[in-house]
Amino acid sequence: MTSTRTTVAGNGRAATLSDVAREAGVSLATASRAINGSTNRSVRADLRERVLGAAARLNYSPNANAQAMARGKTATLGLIVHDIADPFFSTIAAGVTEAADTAGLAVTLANTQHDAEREVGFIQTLQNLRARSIIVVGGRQDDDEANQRLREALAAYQERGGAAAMVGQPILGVKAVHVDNRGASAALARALHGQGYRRFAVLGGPERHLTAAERRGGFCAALAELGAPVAAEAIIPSPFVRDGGHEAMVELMRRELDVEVVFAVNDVMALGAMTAAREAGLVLPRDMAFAGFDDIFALRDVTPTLTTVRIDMVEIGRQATALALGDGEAPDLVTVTGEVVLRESTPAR
Amino acid sequence: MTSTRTTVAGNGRAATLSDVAREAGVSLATASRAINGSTNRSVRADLRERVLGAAARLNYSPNANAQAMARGKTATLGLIVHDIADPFFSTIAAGVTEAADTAGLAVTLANTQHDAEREVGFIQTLQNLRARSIIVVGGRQDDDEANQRLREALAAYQERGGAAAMVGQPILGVKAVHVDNRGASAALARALHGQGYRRFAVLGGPERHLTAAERRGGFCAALAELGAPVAAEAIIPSPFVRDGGHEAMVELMRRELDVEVVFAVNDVMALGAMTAAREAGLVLPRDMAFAGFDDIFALRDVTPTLTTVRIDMVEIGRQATALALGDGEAPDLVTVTGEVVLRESTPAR
DNA sequence: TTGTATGCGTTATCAG
DNA sequence: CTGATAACGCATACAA
Repeated sequence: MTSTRTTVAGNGRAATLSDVAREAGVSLATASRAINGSTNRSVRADLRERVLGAAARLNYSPNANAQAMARGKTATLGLIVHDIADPFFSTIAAGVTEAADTAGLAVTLANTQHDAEREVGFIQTLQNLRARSIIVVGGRQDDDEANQRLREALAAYQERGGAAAMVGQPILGVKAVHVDNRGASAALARALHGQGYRRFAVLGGPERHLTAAERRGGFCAALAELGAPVAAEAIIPSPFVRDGGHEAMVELMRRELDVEVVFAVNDVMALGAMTAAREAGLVLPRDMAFAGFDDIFALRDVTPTLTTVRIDMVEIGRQATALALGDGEAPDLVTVTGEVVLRESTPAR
Repeated sequence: MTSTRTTVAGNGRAATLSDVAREAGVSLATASRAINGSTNRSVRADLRERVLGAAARLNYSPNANAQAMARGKTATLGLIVHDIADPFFSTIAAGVTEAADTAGLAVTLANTQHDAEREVGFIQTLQNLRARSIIVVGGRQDDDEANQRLREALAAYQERGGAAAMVGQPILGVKAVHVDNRGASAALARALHGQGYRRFAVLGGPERHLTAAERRGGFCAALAELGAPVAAEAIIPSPFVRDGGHEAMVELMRRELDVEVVFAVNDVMALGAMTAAREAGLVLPRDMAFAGFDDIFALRDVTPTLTTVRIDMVEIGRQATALALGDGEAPDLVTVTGEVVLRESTPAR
């Protein structure tokens, strides 16, 4: 009376592999083999058909959790970003999802909202999920304690067989894709100097933000070498986001320094800064030149077009995924070089 | 000889709950209860301490897959978007991750790259993962076959206990958050008409894209009522993305119609169109006015500032999550109204 | 090639 | 309040 219904999936209860096997008149093992003919496809054609047919009829959906248990591994990739709404991160996420997809992995997204503490928490969650690998995206802070906690969390994760990679400074004991921020910023500085600029200001991001520091450092060092050092008071710290750029520009203008060109350590900050300048009545680029870093897609539609350092964020996402999956003998560190792109915002003078 | 090591997690092998129980000198059941004191916290304080201590010592990490098996449900939320690199989707994703996070759910992100076929595939994947709920974000196409396939996939998913919600047209048999595109576009049209505009063009997106159609329809209907109908040749179809807006604007200019203001059915298209206009030598907004839809964050930094219809995408993400989680007696349909925001791109004339 | 029997790590049921 | 023990759904070593 209870086991007569065999062809209907039933209300709520999903068909199991046993159901499929019974429906097909084969054993559980055969059904299992037929459905994912893993390495060795050792099931007779007609049986395979029967099983596949039964599975289709019952609308069978393999339980990934059960498979994870039996196989001892999952097909999940964890992706941790600071802010998925920020174009820098969402573009990298696009690269990661693309690569993960072709590798047959599901991406679990964790958004820390710029809270470093939550990174550790998410690593724990992904550890619980037994994610096959984890990619942590975003510049590190110069905060030994926070970094240490993160390092330990990742170490524990890797010790248990997980593979991790990051986009940012290679200081966490995991493989990393790192942008040559210093070199690219120095190149940008030289290019601007070559355009005739001599009086610079830098919207430098957070004091302890390593990516910001690298960009500031490379930029200022190059200018110092060229004999056009950036005055200390012309380096304005602020958050690494759009509003941070805006704030910093307001502060810079308040200081009434004699500046020709402003370098914001990332594009969204540069855009916020340009808006601040306009709000103050400046005409761009006539009254002030601007340069950013990243070359986010949105730059295609701003005016004047923004000079920046181009990095291929989609590709960075792909590379990070490759590292995290250990494709071949993946190197420990992939260094990405940026390309200086001079545009209307920094006309020759 | 093999079971003497008890205090070390071991190289690779993660500590299991049994390990914790043994280390704490209690039974598996007690350890389980102590560690997640579910509804009824019925374990003696001292035992609980012993267990928690053992867990910490062994660096125990509960296996979410095993829990999923035993509990019969997961803490996973599936999120399907067309393009995570598009600000519209990434902003909604921010809202979803935020809400999911406070609900204690992990978000599995699926990026279809605008391929409708893949939506069905991802639903299958999420079904396999036994995701507790699925949120599908993005306007539907007027394609009965595709919609039908999707509808069936979602129906099957829900029949097995999953909860689904979508952001877009409520045509899939699941709860939905739908923007009142027609109403908002009509309001925008009236506002522009009130500004003195009489000759309109519409960069209308794909012919069969429902969101595009609703925005086109609402806009044109309102203008027709006002006695300023949009000429058929002034409605240019194109993809629903930035480049689509650019292409459509090029085509519009090629037609040399007498147009005062261009309405692009979303902001990224409007931005692409403005760039195309500039490339053709137009000065904005003097030579041509523009309006978009969505009010993406990036608009804060474009010039002239763009008139648009503001919708709170982060909130839409939160709402969709609420629907998907069935918070309280969630309604079947949440209609979001947009707010017309007149900016510099459409000066009075 | 196919079938049987075990184990994966937890939760939950049912006795003590 | 605590402890055995039976599921949960699947993969696989082993036997036939």
